[in-house]
Amino acid sequence: MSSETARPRAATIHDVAAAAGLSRGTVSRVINGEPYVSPEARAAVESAIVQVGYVPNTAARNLKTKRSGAIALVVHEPHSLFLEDPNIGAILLGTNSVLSQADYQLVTLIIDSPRDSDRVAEYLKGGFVDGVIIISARVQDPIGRAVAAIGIPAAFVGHPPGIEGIAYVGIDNVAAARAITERLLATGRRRVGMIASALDRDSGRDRLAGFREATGDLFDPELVVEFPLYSHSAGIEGMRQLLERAPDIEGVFAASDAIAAGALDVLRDAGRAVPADVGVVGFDDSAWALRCQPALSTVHQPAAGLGEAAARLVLDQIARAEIETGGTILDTSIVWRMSA
Amino acid sequence: MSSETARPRAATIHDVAAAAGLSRGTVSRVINGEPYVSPEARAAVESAIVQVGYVPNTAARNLKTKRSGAIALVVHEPHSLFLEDPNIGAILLGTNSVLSQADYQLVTLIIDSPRDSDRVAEYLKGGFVDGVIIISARVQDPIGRAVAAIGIPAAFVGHPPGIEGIAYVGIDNVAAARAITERLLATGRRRVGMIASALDRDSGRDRLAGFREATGDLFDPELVVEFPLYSHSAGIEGMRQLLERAPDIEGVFAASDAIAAGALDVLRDAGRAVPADVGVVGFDDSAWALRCQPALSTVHQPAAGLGEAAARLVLDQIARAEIETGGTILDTSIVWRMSA
DNA sequence: TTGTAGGCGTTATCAA
DNA sequence: TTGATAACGCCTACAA
Repeated sequence: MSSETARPRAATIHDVAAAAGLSRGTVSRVINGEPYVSPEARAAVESAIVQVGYVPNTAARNLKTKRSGAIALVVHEPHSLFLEDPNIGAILLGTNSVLSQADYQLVTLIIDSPRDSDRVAEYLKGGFVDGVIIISARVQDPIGRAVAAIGIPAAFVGHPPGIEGIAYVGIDNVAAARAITERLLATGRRRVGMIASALDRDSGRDRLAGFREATGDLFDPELVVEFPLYSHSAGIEGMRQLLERAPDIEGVFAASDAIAAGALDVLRDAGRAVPADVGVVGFDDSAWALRCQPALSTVHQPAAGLGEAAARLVLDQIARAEIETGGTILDTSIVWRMSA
Repeated sequence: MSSETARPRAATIHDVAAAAGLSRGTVSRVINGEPYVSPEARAAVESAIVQVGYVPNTAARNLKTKRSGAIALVVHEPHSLFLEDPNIGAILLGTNSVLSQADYQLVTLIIDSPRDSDRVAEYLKGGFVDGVIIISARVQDPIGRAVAAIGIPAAFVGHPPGIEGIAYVGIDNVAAARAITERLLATGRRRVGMIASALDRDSGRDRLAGFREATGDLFDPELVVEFPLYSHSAGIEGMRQLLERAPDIEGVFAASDAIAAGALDVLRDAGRAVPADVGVVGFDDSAWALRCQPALSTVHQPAAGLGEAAARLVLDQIARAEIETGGTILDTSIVWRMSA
């Protein structure tokens, strides 16, 4: 490894002022694009800035203005899922696009251990960011409570039960699950089961609740299996269990597309034709859905839209200088393909 | 939406000092765990901190210490890929685990437009972070040049050509591609092609170079197709083209597992048996590899390890207060499964 | 239109 | 062991 010397002391407004032959006040005005600066002064300052290589010191600016121009997105997701959850990426991109246009810097913080959780809470308290968006929070998530306690402009994507006082944006998981289950039942199947998942989150709970509502008298607890994660492997294991418990099963609602993909693999190996013998529906309308064979009928979830809405919720609170609570619900739709 | 009042002015060291009946200097020493503080003073300060609800102001601290305790990870990835590249998540988690243990906060910055690129450069210059790790950079990536110009401790994951003066950690893509191609050839196939990709990055270029080296006299430009992204759809389109150009093709090296998965789908639809008729090998050893039918033979890439190594590279530069350059190469291995 | 100067909340140096 | 007291770099009244 070769090495170079450490970088020299950065130029300050003071240096610019000296180079331009003006006062620091005037330099500051130019930098912040304020009126009441003569064209000559502006030109002099601008060339002086280039000349001395001036870069504003954000720490000093933040100290003075009490703003950072940055907004955090906290992701709390277990290892395995983080690597493949299609929604996270879309939410991230949606959030970023809105913040980018408003000239805010999005900083994503990952929570992958209790230690991370504490450090992130410190970071949020520390004034590094003007607002925060939280995704993948669980019931009683400590970071949610920390955010509520700090009183920083915030928004959840999803709505973890047990945490109040923070705005949120989400979808109606109950209604969406009910709708797709009803659609599945409308194909004439009676023995319909569910591979449920993530019951420690609102999304997981609500999808199960919707399934239950839709099945009504047909509901059979034997036909419901539960797993902690929305993963492909949960689909594999879940479908195996279901097939064992009820060889006569006619339909399956998988709590996510990844789960549905796993279920389809098992059904194929078991020699069950889809949708002829068993109908399968998923949830998310992610990249998985189109890659399945047959293509998956599923619930379209506006993941990027959720990120955008959450970003707007936070920007709005910053603009109005007050914390808001309450929720925004975005629409979902059913995408009917070949799997049921 | 209900709303609450804006938060009140935060407590400062001054408040703590007043409540504890001590000077600000002593309070500061307690907060920073310095020696030469009497047990009584320490206790008084600690209870005063709780009493007034004191939280350190990071902007002020940064201004004074010129450190932020945060390190950035810049991700520059096109929309579609960001959503599914298995390596990004693993690198992220690896980086986070190392930084977390060193008590640094990882902040991930996404570049999704030229505007983002400029803002990120500003953010990095602004003193928000003490170091930066860059992944997915392209040839001549402006953010790479910006980082080099800033002179901040930095490390690339991968090694974009055309940018010097920044440390990097990567794998030997040429050697790995050569090795797996040789293994494919060792199964007795002569008409072997490649679905190449991402030739604007070192990884994409090098994998093609390795393929070429391994095929030697057998190399046939007709059997190489190129695509911009490491995507499933590139695999589909690429395999179709290859089949059209050379119906007698016996083997394919896909530049990534996702591409290989797409190729397998096309081969299945075309009625070609794998590995009997055509052998397929991939690259990454991602979740895709195990989900393929048949399971994919591929190159194992230590994605999390790359993230960890990059983090250490940056921490080391911070500790030694000097910028380093030069590279670290991590080992890859071949995972031979059923697809060839 | 420009200059002056106080202070944001910390840390760190120097006396006491 | 503790207490004053400068900075750190910037913004912003206020005065000129």
